[in-house]
Amino acid sequence: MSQQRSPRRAPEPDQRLRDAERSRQQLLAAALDEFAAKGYAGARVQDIADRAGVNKQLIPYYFGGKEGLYRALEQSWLDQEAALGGPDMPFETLVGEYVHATLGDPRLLRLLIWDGLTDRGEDAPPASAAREPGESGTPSEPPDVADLRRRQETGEIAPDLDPALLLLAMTAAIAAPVVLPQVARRMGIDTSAPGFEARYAEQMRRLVRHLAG
Amino acid sequence: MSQQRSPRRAPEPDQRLRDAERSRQQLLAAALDEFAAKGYAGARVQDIADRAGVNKQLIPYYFGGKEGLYRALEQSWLDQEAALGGPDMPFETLVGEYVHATLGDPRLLRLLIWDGLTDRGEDAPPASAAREPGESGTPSEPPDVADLRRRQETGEIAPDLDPALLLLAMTAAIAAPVVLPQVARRMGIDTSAPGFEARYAEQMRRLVRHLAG
DNA sequence: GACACTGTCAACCAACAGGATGACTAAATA
DNA sequence: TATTTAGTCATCCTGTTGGTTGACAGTGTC
Repeated sequence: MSQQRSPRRAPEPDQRLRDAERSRQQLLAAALDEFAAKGYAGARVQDIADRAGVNKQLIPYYFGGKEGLYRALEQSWLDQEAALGGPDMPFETLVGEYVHATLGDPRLLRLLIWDGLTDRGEDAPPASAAREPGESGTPSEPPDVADLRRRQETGEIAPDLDPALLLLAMTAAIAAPVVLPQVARRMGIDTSAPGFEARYAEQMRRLVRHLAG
Repeated sequence: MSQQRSPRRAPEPDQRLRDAERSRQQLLAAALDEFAAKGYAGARVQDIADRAGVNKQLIPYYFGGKEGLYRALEQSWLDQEAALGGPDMPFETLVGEYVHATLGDPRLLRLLIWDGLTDRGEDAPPASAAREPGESGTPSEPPDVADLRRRQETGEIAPDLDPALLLLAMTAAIAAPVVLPQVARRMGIDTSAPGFEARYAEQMRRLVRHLAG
């Protein structure tokens, strides 16, 4: 957690009264909490600043406003993503890992979902990137889909399933307890119970097991 | 589209300049659009009124304000739910139906998701309903879970899967293209393509087929 | 046709949001 | 230490939000 300190000078950053980087990080952390909890429209810069323990003016100062803060948050997240995902571990294990990562700290997932809900078709790839009629299909398939396709050839996944669609479905399935807590509750599931995370992970592993060739 | 009209009296409701019920319905319809599109916090009463073609004041007038409108919407939705779901059709077909219903008109689903995201643990069942230590488990299992459990006994679903958890996961999986359009896009999936709905339905059917005993 | 009632609306209002401004001061530098 | 720079904040400003008010007009009744 704490950064290496040169033995001579360099006062402990966490003790300084003023520290731009620290303030920035605190704002980012608070923003993650707030945006994940209430979404962009629902979040209040005042609340974010309060949570971070700084003046709300620092948000425009450092990030150029609420939206800038949100973008910075997305960025800092993209930077550190892709931490998970071993190509050599069995798919079943991988899925279990994702369940734990997701349910352990749902904030990033919630951010993702909110992003999905407010998604406006987004910018279509620039006209220059338009594909010619000849070259059909996948434009530089993302690594995770490719990995899944590989597993399919290995026989780890049934051949009648589309890797991309499966990945999409599995992602949502893993996210289910976070996205639909009220539905879960209606089904008599207590997503906040102590053992739930492990139980759901096990369930997902079993489900994946059924998808083998 | 147009409603049957009794030949004698009963002035065509759609022609009257003033019609409380019509205004109410138009507001509900517009509210469904707006809330589904932007969520509660993001929706604007002005936009809802504009879309409904009435003055925004009618929202407080008829529904007691923005929140009242939202609750009324939830209510009118609960009233007409449970339309789908034949206990006799194969699970696989049922899932396909849900995909079509969901992707055909994603508004209700989006409402549900937004509800899930803004869900605050909600009111725990009143203390009087607390279960004694003796009677463990499912408090009056909801019909859909029970149905799934029945299918499991029939051998339609593998016995190692928990019906409730499976239902939760499947619900989310079906919803995936609506909830995570940006993720789909990143995977090279075009959820707005003409054939997509059928393609995804087929995929979900195949997936379910793998879950049979 | 007169009248009361209900549906509708334009205009106004208070609360609150996010952002801008300028003062103050700790930290860095000479 | 003197001076500059950068970090922080209290205060104000403007736009927007949901809601209220009161006038007015369509509708049904006698």
